[in-house]
Amino acid sequence: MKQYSLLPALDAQPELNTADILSGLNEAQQEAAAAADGPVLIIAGPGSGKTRTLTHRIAYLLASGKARPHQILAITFTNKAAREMRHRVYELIGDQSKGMTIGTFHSTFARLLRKEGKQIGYTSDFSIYDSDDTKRALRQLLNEYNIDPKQFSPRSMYSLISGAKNRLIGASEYARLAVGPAQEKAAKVYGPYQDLLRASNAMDFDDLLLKPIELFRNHPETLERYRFLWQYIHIDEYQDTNHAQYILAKLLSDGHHNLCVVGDDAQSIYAFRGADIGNILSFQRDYPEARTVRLEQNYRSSKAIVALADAIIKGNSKQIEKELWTENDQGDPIIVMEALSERDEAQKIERRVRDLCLRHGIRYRDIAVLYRTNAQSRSIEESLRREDVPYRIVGGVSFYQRKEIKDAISYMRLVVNPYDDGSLRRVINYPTRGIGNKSQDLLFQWAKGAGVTAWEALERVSEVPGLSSRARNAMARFRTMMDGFMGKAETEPAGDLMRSILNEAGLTHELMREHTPENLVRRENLEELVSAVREFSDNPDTPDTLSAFLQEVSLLTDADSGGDFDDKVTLMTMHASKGLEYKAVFVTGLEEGLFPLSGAMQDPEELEEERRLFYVGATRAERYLYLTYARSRYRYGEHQSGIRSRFLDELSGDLLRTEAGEPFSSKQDRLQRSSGSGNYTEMDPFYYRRPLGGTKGPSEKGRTHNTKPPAARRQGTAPGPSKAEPAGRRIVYDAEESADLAAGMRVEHGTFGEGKIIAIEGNGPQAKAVVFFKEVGEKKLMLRFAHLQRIG
DNA sequence: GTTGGCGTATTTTTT
DNA sequence: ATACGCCAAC
Repeated sequence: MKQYSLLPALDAQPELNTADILSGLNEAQQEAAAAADGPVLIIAGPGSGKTRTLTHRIAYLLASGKARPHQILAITFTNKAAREMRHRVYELIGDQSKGMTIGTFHSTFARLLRKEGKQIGYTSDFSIYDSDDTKRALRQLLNEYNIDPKQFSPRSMYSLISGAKNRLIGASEYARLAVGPAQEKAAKVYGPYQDLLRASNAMDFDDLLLKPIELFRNHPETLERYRFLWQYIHIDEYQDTNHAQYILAKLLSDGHHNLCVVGDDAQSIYAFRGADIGNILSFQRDYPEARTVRLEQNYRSSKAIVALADAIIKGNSKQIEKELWTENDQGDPIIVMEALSERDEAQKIERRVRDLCLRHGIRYRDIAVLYRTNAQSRSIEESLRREDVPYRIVGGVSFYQRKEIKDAISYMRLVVNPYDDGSLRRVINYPTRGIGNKSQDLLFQWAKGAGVTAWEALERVSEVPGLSSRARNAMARFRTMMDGFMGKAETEPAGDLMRSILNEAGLTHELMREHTPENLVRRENLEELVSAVREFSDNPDTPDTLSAFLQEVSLLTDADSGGDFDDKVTLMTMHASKGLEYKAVFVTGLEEGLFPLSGAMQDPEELEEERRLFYVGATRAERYLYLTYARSRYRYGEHQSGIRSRFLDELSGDLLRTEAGEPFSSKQDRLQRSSGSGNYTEMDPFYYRRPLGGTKGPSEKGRTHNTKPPAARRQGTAPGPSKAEPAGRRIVYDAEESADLAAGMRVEHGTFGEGKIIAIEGNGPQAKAVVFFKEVGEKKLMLRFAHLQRIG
C-alpha cells in the first residue's frame, strides 16, 4: 500500500541555499515563508499557492538551520495532502527533511495516543470507531434506555454527542445544557456511550482530539515535552478546524507561539461537522502580535473565473476583506446550461466532455464534474458509461468502509484488542455459527452484570445462565478460534494472520456460497486487504504494530487513496474537491432545494456556507467552467420540478453565457418562468400537449438552439405534439389546480398564512406543493385541498 | 435460530 | 427507488 511509504524514492537534490528556496515565490508568499518566529496568519484565496508557500516555509526553516526536522509539526486536511507536502519538502531540501511530523489532526494525535495513551488508561492497541461502529454502539444504548431509534436515530444522536464533544462539553455538563427532546435523549446516552468506549478500549473520531487534551491537562509534563519537541507548528485549512483542534493548537504553541495557520474564511465548508469559522476570524485577537499575510494573486484560474468567484462570494455578508486578482488571460466565458431533467443534464455534460477533449485537446483527467450530494453521481455515471467516457468517482464508500473489509478488520481488531465489544458483536456470528441475537444478549447482559468484558464472559461461558448447550458450544468454539488467532499474532507475520482469519473464520467461504459478480469483487477486495497488510508490515518505514495499521486505515478517506493516474474524468462532491484543480469543471445541480440544499435555505448561516461551497466548486476550474441545472429531478422516487438556484440569479449576466453564446440574462428569465408557462417536467407525459397559450418563455427559445431534440422526445416517453391524445382529464386538473402555480411564487393559505412555493410535485389530482410559510415553516400540501391564493 | 417479506424512513456534506 | 429494521413463519 503505497500511501504508507514515508519517503518516496527520489534522487537526491543538489544543495539549495535559503535564497533559492524563496526565489520561486511572490512577495507576499516570501513574507509568509520567511516569517520564522511568532504567530503567522496567512489568508489565502483559492489558487494562490498557499500549499506551496507552506512547503517552502518549512523547507526554509530547515535549510536555514532555524529548525531541526523533528521540531516541525505540520497539520494538513487530508492524508493525501500530508503525503504531498512531505514529498514536496523532500524535493526542495532532500534528506534534511527526514523526521518531520506531517499528518492530519486525527492521524497525528492517534499516533501520539499510541505512545502516551497509557497515562489516561488506554493501551496502544485501542480501536478507533468510525461513524459506522459508533452508530452501532448507540443503537445498542438507545435500546437499553428504551429510546425509540426511529424517532431518535443513532445518526442524529451521534451528531449531537459529537457536536458536544468537539466543543469540549462533557456528559454531565451536556445533561445540564440539553434542551428539547432530542438533546435530552442524547444527554441520556452520552455518558453510557463514553463508558462503553472506555470499557472497549476504543475511541471515536472526536476522542482522538479530546483525549490528547485530557492527557495534556492532566499531565502537564507531557504537554511540556511536546511543546519542546514541536517548535514550529503549521496548520493548513485553518478555517475548517473545530474547537478541540483550536485548543490543541493553542496548548501546543503556548510558550513559543510559533504557530503558522493558513486558511480562507471564504472556503469554510465544514461547519456541519463542528468547524468553527471563528477560529480563523479571531486569530489576530488571540495572538495580537501575529503577522497577517494575504495571498491574493490567483495563479490557477482565468480572469473570467476569478471575476465569477468574486461575484459569488459577494453574496455573503461576513468575510475577511480580500481582493483576488490574476495575471492570467481573460479565458473562455463561463457557460450556464439548462437541462430539462437530471438525465438531460448528464447527457449535456457528457457531450461537453467529449467536445472538450476532441476540440480543445483537454484530457479526461483534466475534467471534474462536481455535485452537492453523492446521489447525483448516478445519472452522470450512466451517461458517461453509455458513451464509454472513462471516469472515476471519489467519495462514496471507500475501500476500508466496505462491509467485507470491515468484517475482516473487526476480526483483526478483536485479536489485538479483546476488550473491543463492538467488534466482538460484529463478528461473533458472522459468518453465522449458531450464536443468535438472543444468545448474544444473554452473554452481553451477564457480562455487564458481572462487570467484565464480553470477551471475558466468553471465557466463562459455562457460568452464563440461560444459554442452550448449542449456543454454549458455538461460543466456546469461537473463543478457541480467536485464541488461535491471538497466538498467531504473536508469532506470525500480520499478512499470514489475516490470511488465516479469512480462511478459518470462514469469511472467504461465506462469499463463495453464492456465485455472484458482487461476491467475486468482495473476494478480490479481501485479497487486496491481505496484500495491504503484508505491505504495511514489510515496510521498514512503518515498523509499527498491527494495531497501528488498523488505526491508520480507519482514518483513511477515499480521497486519500494513492494516485490513480489513468486518464479519467473525476466525479465527486464539492466538499471532496477542496484543494484540487482541473482545467475544466462542471458545477451541477444548481437548483433551489438542492444547491442550496433545502435544509439550508431557511438559515442565513447555512445559506452562506452553501454559497461558500459554490465558491469552492467554481474556483477549482482553471479555464473552462460550466454551471448546470435541471428543471426537474428525481427525488424520493418521483419527479419534482424545481427552479434554478438563487446562486445563479445573484450573478450579473455579463459574467455568464448561455450555451448558444448569448449573455445569460438572469433575473427576467426566472420571473417570467414562474409567472407563466413554467412548471413543466420532462417526464410529464403531457409536456408537449399542453396548450402553450401564447406564453412563450425564454426557455422555449433556448431549446431552439439545442442541436439535439429534448431527451424525453427521443426516448419516446413523451409523444410529439402532433399526437394530440385524449387523456385530457389530467390536463384539466392541471389547468384547474396547478397550472397557474409554480415554484418561487408567493402564496397565501387559509390557516398557514403567507408563504413561498419551494417546489411542485406530481401532477393531476396528486399534485402537491412544498411551501415554506413565514409562520409555520415548510409544509407539503395537496393542491386540490390547499386552495392557495397567489399574492404579490 | 435463520430466512424472507413487509413496511418504513430516507438523502447533505465527512475526519 | 432503495435500504434497512422489524416481525412472522420455517
